[in-house]
Amino acid sequence: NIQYPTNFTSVLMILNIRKIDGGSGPSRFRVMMSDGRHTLSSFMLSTQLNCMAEENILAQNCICVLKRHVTNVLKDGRRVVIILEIEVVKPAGEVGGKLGDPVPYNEVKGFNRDFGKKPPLSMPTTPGGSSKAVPIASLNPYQSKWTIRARVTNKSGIRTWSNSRGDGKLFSMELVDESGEIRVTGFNQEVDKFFSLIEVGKVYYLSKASLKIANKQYTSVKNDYEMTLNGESTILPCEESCDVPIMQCDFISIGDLESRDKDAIVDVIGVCKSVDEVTRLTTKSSREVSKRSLSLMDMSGKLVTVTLWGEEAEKFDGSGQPIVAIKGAKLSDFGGRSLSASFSSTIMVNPDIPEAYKLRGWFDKEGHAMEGQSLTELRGSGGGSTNWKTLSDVKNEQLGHGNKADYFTCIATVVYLRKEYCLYKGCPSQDCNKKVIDQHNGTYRCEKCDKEFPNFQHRLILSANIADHTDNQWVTCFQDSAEAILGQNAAYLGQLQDSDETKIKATVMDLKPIDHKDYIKKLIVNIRKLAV
DNA sequence: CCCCCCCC
Repeated sequence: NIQYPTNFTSVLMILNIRKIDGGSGPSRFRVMMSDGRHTLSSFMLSTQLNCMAEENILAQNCICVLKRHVTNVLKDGRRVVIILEIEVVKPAGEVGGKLGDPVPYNEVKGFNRDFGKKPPLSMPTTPGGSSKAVPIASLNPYQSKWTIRARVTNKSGIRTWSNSRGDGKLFSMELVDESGEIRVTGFNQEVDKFFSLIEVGKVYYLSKASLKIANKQYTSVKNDYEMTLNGESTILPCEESCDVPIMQCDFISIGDLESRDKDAIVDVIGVCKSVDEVTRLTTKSSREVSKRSLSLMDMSGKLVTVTLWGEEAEKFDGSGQPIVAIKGAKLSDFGGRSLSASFSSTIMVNPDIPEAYKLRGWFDKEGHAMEGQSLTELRGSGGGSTNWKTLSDVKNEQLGHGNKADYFTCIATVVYLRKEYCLYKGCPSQDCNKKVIDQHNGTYRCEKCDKEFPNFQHRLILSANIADHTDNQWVTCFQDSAEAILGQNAAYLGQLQDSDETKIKATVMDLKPIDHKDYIKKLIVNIRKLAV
């Protein structure tokens, strides 16, 4: 069961394509191809390309260029060609029918004739020299003796976990070679054995790990399987400089983010049009974290806000409007559409890839003059993907009961404003806003900044009750939204509070049941006056 | 065997 990777391209016609049951795994598509002279029925679509068959892009009679594939040669000489990349050059509808009069290929004879003399393409010899490295795309759970040669594109830190099933530590990394990519996880002993050896960007020989079905929810790594290091596994650095690719990205246009689902993991590349300063903030779980937002634009003329976290936020340098590529960003619906780069993302500034040069050329020539249209509208009412709710929806759907905040938009009327305590003395330092403690000696202490100030700034926290036709809801309005509701700014209101103490008092002198007879008499007098 | 992805 040897695998021969090949890299030539062929123009082929699809004669038949059918779905076969994938058992517990995903469905597979088997394809019969013709080159005009011969037919071969043992092509398989890699599951990453299933959508091309499901959407009928690949269909009977269409003509394709087979761009990347891996050939598995079984012991009896039969071959299975796994299609890794294929492009339709003429759709099925534009082709009248089968071209030529192809006959079935004599596989074993053909194999010997075509491949017997020349060595299969360029996979390197393994460190021991006894065999060839295999492509990542050919790995599967049913073979255990193999070696790959791949570059590390991403490496996590060491993480520990503890749950009902036990506890331990782990790290993960992502590997790429010319055939594809895969995620690798090491637990406990394998952490001790391999973690310090692994450097991002370097190439290694890796042998004998376990393969299992990948959970695609948390990664953009394009592989149906992922790898777990085990006691048999070995990893050796590959010293000679070699042509293993830097990274495999499947960039999608920023404009296309509009049609993608929330939480999708995507690869994007764009010009960093603007970048914010780094800020520190405290999460709901009381962790301190650095955050930085930047705005990326591509040739779709659309912009999207990307948030970087932690060290990535701190070290990011956006000067000179660099090209920024992000592999594995998470799509959020905040402000319409925005992106978040987190633990599984790889951020590359001015990467040495064709897409980056193309974008640079476009931006310097024409893109810089475009204003662009942002998919992330921060003041976001009326945006296409706002989460509209009635107030009863908010309660019925238990929004806000989860670990994370929920965001929604509603139309409601303000029915009550608790104006009495809406002003507070806030910390005067930029972006702090914490309530200060009046020390009653002319200084104000901020516990968050751990500093004393000679001044404070008036800030608003306004409690309001709002209602729609379904329910009502107490809400808190901070500075900007409170100013909008009151139609006054906090500084002016503070000034009024400090200077204008005039208040008209109205006191009830007496309270009695209504004497209707007496009151009606008074009303009749009023009506007579009107009648004159 | 993990799967935390934070803020508005």
